[in-house]
Amino acid sequence: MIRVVVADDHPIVRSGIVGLLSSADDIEVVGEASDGVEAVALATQLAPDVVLMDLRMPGLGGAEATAQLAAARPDVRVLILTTYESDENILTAIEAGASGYLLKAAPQEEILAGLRSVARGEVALAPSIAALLVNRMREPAKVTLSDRETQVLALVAEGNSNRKIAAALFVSEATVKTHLIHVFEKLDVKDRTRAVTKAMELGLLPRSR
Amino acid sequence: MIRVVVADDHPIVRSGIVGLLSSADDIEVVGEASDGVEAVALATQLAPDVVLMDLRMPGLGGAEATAQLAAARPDVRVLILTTYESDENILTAIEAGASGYLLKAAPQEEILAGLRSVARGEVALAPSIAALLVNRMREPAKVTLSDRETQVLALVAEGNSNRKIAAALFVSEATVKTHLIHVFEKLDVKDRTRAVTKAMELGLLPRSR
DNA sequence: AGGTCCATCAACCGATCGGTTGATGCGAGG
DNA sequence: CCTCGCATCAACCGATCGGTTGATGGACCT
Repeated sequence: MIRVVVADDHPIVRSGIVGLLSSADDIEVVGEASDGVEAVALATQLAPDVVLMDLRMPGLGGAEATAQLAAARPDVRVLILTTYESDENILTAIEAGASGYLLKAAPQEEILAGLRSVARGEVALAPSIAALLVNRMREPAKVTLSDRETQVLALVAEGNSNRKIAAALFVSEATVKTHLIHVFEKLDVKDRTRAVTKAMELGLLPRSR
Repeated sequence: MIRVVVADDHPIVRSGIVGLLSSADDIEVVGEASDGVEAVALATQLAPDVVLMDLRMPGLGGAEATAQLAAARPDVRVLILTTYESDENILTAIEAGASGYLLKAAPQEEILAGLRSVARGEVALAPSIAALLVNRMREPAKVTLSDRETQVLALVAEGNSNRKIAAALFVSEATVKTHLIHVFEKLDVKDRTRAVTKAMELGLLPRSR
């Protein structure tokens, strides 16, 4: 019998999950949580075989909750179940200790199969997530900008000229230009506009709003 | 007895919804659809009182399906049920004829109450959605860019110079500059970079990825 | 010690941008 | 018919950008 805690902030979704698991002879739902904090507390107390965890929850999200569980209860496995393939969060969740990552869009049999794999100590990845992981492994080293470079670029994104940026940061225009040249090199771009859009794509600049 | 068709592309979510509705004495689920096309076909055939419609579905989305249903079956009411408050789609869905818009995060009693309101011919809006609508009514007229302006700006966002854009679009550089001047006026910005970021914020340019 | 990264700065110059002023023509709607 | 929005184009000019070449100094690591 696989003992499971279900964590999802949407009551209607949680009831769908619980309904599915309860219909399986070898699975018992021993607890339900509506956020990360509750999930960690419940799983620590009840020591289920698997926590079925939504990735996006208010307050403590699924990835952070997974990390906390890994520390408090390394014997409890976590299967992430989420709506979208958001590749920004996949590595985070897996690095945090999750044993699997499935999509809510998956057929119900596939979710049950994934859960059973994870309970057996295996890894369960939706095929599309596995493909994203493989692609990620092939990517070049992650680009980083210095704090000052990021600061200058953010002001560029707001439409400021080099002269205005220099005044705002109490440096010379030459300094601003030098930072920008460095940014262009790191991002492999040729102009400020593309530098801004690429930095946003890479998550190096916030996409305001 | 309120007869309902449920349309959601996630099997696990759909079973949660169906489970909730089936537990109510006055509600009968007469059909389930996993996309917009299926929802329209089922509702046209079965003529339920209400279609409970997910907003984001592959192929024909909830808003388009609602519009088609309004044309084919004006007697059938639509209650949109979705994950996020995405204000880009609210007006679209309501303009298309939806009688309500609720969040999946809502307590189950609230979803049932909303469904009953809609079945009675009333409007059911989650409080947060009502607030968004009120704010929307207060906003200044929406900025729009012509197709050509949008095209030029998208190429700017990719780091192309005016000269390159002119070559790509088979026009002169003067034409490109004129389009950009117009874009700057409409968006009330002073340079191309800010034009790009502001257009993205306003949803006039896609935020690639 | 040396090397790397980061922050700062200068001068010069060609390329590009943005503004200005003017123009034409087309299509849609009243 | 007129008006409006859109697309197209030119020339000129000042402002700004981006590249180049060089430099200093500090912090951190080996």
